[in-house]
Amino acid sequence: MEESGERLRWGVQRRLEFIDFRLFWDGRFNRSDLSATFGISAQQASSDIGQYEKIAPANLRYDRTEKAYIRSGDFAPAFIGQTIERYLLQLVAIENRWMRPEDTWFDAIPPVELITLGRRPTDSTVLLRVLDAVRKRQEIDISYASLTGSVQPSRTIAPHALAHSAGRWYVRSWSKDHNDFRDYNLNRIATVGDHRPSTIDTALDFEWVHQFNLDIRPNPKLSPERQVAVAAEHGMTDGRLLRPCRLSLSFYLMSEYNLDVEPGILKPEKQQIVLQNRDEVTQARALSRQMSIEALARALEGI
Amino acid sequence: MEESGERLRWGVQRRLEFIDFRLFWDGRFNRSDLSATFGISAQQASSDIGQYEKIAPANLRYDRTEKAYIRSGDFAPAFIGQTIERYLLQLVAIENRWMRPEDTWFDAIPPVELITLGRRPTDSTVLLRVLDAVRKRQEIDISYASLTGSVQPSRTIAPHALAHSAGRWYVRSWSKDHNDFRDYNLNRIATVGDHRPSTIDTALDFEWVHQFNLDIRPNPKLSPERQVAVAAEHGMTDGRLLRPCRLSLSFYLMSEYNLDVEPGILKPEKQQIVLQNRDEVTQARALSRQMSIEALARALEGI
DNA sequence: GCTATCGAGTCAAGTAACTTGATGTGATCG
DNA sequence: CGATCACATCAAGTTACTTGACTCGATAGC
Repeated sequence: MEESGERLRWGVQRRLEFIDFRLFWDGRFNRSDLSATFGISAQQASSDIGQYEKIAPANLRYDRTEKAYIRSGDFAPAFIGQTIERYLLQLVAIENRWMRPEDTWFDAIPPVELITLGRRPTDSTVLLRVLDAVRKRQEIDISYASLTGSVQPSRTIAPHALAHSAGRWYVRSWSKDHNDFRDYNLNRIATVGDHRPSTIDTALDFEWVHQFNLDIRPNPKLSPERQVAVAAEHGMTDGRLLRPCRLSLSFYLMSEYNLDVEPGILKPEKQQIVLQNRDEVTQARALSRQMSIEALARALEGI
Repeated sequence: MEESGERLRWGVQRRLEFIDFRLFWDGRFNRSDLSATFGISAQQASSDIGQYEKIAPANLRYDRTEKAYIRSGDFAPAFIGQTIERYLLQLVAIENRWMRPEDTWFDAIPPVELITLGRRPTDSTVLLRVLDAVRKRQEIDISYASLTGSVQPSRTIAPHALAHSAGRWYVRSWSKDHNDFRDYNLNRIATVGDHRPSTIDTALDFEWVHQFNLDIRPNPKLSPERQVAVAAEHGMTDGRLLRPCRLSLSFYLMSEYNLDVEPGILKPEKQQIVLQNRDEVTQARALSRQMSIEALARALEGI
């Protein structure tokens, strides 16, 4: 089945994947679907279908009444992975208008509702310059809208990684003004100015480099049955989940799941999981941060 | 620039998009990049590059020392949209192993960290059958792991839409056992059994059909400057955001942003926005739900 | 019933698109 | 300094794809 896969041309490969995709998710497709989405003639579409049938004869049959190729009972995808997440992701992208439906292989788009507060889209040039700086180890001048609302006209940062949490994007960077490492919200970077080569060793960002195991458990205030269900949902073993996490990012994970709220304040339904070693995590984080700051100060003196 | 766009074949179009993509995001690309990702000969790649140059001559120049085509200063994408979200989405998909890097056009993948508690992947056949039922208006038998942990062996539902919130997927469905409409967590549906045509009118799902404006404002307990910043981040006008939302989904939106917590319990930093008309929303929701249940009961008697 | 239509299959001939093969050029490297 | 590498270009051969013409079976309209 895979032996001839290597020798197919890229375009043909994509079209056979399309057939696979439609059969898998919609259970049917047309010759005209094929010719419309790829802009090929009906004859070529026929020949593609023939080629697919040679590779996976048991996957489909033509229904004259339906005027379509129908997925057979013992269908097994020959080209696409059965990755449900990719399908759902594209659905989200289409709903958000991040992709056009014609960029995907969907036929009819199922009724989907996205529940989130959309944020302003980031300027693509900002991300572009940030990625450039990461790749080429540069420091860049940015204008940043800080949390307190004051728009600092010019700060200098040396970014070295991106992080994504709860729909927000962060840029992990060294800050020239403070001589330490911190997170910048990508949305709050208004503009990117000049760039220069950076001399900062990102290995000194201990808060980023060091991983720590978060000890996550079901909230003991939940009923025993609920606790078992929560444990199963998060794939816990022996009623707990050890999730390695960069120390600097533990804050966001804790924030997303309300792990940073004292137990007992929220209703257990709003705090289904708790962080068993919260104090250790915050201590380790503070320690790493302190060590990082001292190492940076020494490096500065050494120059 | 677009006039000849229609007449290009699908494969060529994709390759020119690839050139555009690499120039935009990486600022450079190789002839060998082109021939490697699409499995074409070097000669063909050269001719494609020539074609791109004919369409957008000002976008690139060849650097003999770098041995690569470099994005020129006044580059303007001619084929791809500048949609930053699609780029970030693919990044997430790759990090999550939902896509393979070779399915995308990334060169080097920038250092990215995802901060979330991954959940078990859903069985693709479950989603498949659910989507089928939505499309064909069927009711299906499912085995569902309820919140209390008890695995109900067989329930019958008639799904009519999907909803996505905070990384979770929900199936909005009529429940035969309760004769009302409710949400089912896609992850908790273990298996899908038989299906039959459904006679339920989904227009009776008032909790879904009815939209309500959520009146969202910055938490007044924040400092005035912070309030302004929060308002700007969420694109508020006059310090408030009216977000239309299906009543049945308001619960998830409130849950995600801690809008369902009494003001004063959480620190303002953990509750940056508040829901001004929380009581109206919950009342409207309860009312819709009641009306829906009564309408369904009448429909049942009418048969 | 009869005919129009629609989507598919096929044969044939022509035209891109893409291939292998050969040759030349400027820049880098040991 | 020749060796190598990435690109350009010319030529000839092979596929992939095209348009054009014809057939077939199921469905819808009169």
